[in-house]
Amino acid sequence: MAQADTKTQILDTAEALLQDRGFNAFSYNHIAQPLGVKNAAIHYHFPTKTDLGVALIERCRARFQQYTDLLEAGEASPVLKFEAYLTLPWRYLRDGGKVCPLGALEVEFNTLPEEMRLEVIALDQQMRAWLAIALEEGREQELLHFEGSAEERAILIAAALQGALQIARVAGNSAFNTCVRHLKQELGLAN
Amino acid sequence: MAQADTKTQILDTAEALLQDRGFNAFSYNHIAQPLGVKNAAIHYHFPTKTDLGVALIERCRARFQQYTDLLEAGEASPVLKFEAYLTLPWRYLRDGGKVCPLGALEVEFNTLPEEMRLEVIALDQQMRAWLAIALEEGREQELLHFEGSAEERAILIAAALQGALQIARVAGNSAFNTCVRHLKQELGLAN
DNA sequence: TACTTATTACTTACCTGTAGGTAGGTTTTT
DNA sequence: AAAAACCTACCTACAGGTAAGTAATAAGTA
Repeated sequence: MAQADTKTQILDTAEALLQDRGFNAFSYNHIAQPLGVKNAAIHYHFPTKTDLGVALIERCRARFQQYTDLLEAGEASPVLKFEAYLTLPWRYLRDGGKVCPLGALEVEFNTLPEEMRLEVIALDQQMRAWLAIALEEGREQELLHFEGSAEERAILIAAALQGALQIARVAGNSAFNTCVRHLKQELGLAN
Repeated sequence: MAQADTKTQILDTAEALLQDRGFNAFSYNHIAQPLGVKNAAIHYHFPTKTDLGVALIERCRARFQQYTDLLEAGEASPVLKFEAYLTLPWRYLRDGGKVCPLGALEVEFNTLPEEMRLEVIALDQQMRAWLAIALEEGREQELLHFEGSAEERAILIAAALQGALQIARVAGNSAFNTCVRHLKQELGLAN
């Protein structure tokens, strides 16, 4: 199954480029070269860049869904769920100072084709909605403590993490860790 | 002085484009057209796009400096300073869902020429450093309340605001306002 | 004062590179 | 033999950039 393999590799490479440079700053050749393939091969799998973008975001969504499904299936505690959420940006940072795909796409949002915009909106909703539920659960079980609605708290957390990843590029990784520590403290979590 | 005028207009347009679409997603023609001028005219004032980018960030820095100088000169209270800081992103949002220039540049950081990177780093430092001092002042005067160092709190606030502006694009302006409200509450400020 | 010389702020007309994309052929696998 | 997974060879558009010229204003000089 060289097909699925290449297709996956294309998506992997595109995703890494998105998180490294932004959507408008990479081309089909940027993907093709490291894969040792010609740019027409990328067009074979993804006729247009819009197709690529949509597929990329859809994969993010599916992966997040899988991730959360697993946590739900394992009856993870709200605290573990929250920490699992933190793990995502933490890994981005570790893997070469990458930025949240959502953040990158939001910055370039006004340059994206409609199909991609819809996917971006859906991804954002999906992630924040799940986080909000986990936070609310945590509060009900008195494991997490915060004022206001869980949805609002989820926005604050998502915004801070997204911003922190970006700032980490110019201020160093400690900026991100600082944010995480404070977010946890504010939820009443021991470090 | 038609010169200074055009030069300023170029920077204004470029800045708006940066905040709307990102640095890599606008060209000299995007600037030239609305100004009713040919793209070579832009090259006259800014030989390369790097020059433009550097000048743009330098102007942000100078403007921020002016802004804070004014606040210091007027012996603004720490609370007013903090609120003045919040005003910046608030205006971005109001002016057509713009995003923080710093955030946009950080996302594209790995595609920027060295000269621009240095400016981005300097702008980030400048803004966060000033905010941190204001926060510390506020705490000393018992007007603001928070745990940990002021620098850390400044990172959290900057990250949250930056992220919130971006999220507002897909989740609506209320997302930003929510963040602001929570950040204020966490500092012990009445709404 | 009149005329030249520079300087400023552009324009026209180009050039090179690369981006995204396509058509049609070739190899590989089923 | 047919479908899948490519490649070669191209095309168009536009990006950033340059060279040479021009109109208008300012400065210097006879």
